[in-house]
Amino acid sequence: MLDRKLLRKDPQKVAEAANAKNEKINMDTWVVADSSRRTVMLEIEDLRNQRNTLSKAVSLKKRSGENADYEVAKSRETGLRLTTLEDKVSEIDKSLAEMEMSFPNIPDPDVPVGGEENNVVLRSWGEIPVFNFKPKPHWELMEDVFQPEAAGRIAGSNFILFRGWAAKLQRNLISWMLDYHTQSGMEEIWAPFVAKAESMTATAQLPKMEDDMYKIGRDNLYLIPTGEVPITNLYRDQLLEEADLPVRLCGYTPCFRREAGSYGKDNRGLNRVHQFEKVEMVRLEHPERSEEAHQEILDHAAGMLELLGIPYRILLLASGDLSFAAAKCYDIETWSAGQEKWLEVSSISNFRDFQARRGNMRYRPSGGGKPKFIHTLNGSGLALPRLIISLVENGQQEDGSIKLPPVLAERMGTEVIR
RNA sequence: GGAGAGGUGGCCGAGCUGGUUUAAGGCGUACGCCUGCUAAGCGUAUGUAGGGGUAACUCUACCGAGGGUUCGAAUCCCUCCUUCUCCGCCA
Repeated sequence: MLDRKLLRKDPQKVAEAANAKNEKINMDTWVVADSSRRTVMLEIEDLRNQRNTLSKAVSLKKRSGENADYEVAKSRETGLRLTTLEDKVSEIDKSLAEMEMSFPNIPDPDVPVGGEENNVVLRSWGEIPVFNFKPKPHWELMEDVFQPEAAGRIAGSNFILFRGWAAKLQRNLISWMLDYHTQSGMEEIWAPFVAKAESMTATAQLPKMEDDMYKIGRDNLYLIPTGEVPITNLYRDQLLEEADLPVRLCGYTPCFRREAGSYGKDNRGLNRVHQFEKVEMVRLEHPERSEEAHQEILDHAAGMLELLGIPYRILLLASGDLSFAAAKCYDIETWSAGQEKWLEVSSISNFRDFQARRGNMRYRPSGGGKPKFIHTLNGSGLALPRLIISLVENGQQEDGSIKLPPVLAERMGTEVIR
């Protein structure tokens, strides 16, 4: 949600920002509705004042046994007029709120304008592996342990099932990543894997992503599409002290995505599935420090890939590729040797105060004074299926065996998977 | 799933036989006083949002959410959400 003051002061800026994100919004309608709301509110407040005064008079007169019929009649009259105006305002409020919930966050000034093609590669790390044989895609390397047909029988197409070493590898990766985060001072969270509409609205999956989420209609719950939802909502409607900031959290969750309309596009194997596992990092930060924090989270996430020895590159997303709620976002992509392409394994975003406004997440300044909105950030650290793709495809050897990086060899009890 | 009890300002907590409560009191916090130092004590201030005024100040709304009754609702009624206790069911 954007600051109403900003909407009034610079509607043009909001409209341009939405345009840069390819979101269609009707700013003019908002401006008209907002101004008529204020006109009506003026009258309402005046009438309420009159009614309060009359009520007080009724109270005093009755107390002293006087007749208050005149005041009661007058007050009733005022009340009738009020009802009409209040109905009008609540109607306007409803449409204002609806519009405001659909206004996307404004990209930071340093975000390139344009679509995907304007994403900027900021830096890369590691050497793209060269093989003296033709490297295989992961679905061939993992034939015995990755069984989409089985998952399809159980849950439907585009769900995945791991068995044997793949299942163990995923479990160990999750565990290793969480240890990596907690060693740097993050608190580990185990949160619900479902969330209600208010939570989804606070982090801004709703209203826009409604069709991309699984919904349990009977209980009015959604399966979470990312750990960002429950972990950020841990602090919804909370007031923190300035000294509590930053709050640094991490946690494992599955992520459920309907991926409506994305069939047939890069969805072979583990590339794009309905349920995947992810370790998420969430940070609540002081507004003045969120830019710095964004870099820290990015470097921290990239550090994992260096320990795993996986080549990666970092993109600064252009406005058209930014999510609805983000002001700025870095993607980390790892190399997939078998498919010869880059895969997004992490998306690290700064939402500034956008989610905090929607979820009413504030802190009280240490010198006293009015509560202010915090800034929220999050980043994958990391998404499992694509990480496994890169590990397996990049580590493959001519005989089909897979060489593991030392940090995993230790946990898996072997240096090579055969 | 059944029965019962709650949800009040940063926190605790009174009010809940409708009208001097536009929410008492306490804690916490800030400033000041006092005090060899510290602690204690004393005084003052201190919810959020929106509107008006150069300013002192003032108006309006908010007591889980939404509806209703009433001249007037934290207070009465209805629906929903949520917490706790007991019972049932169950990993």
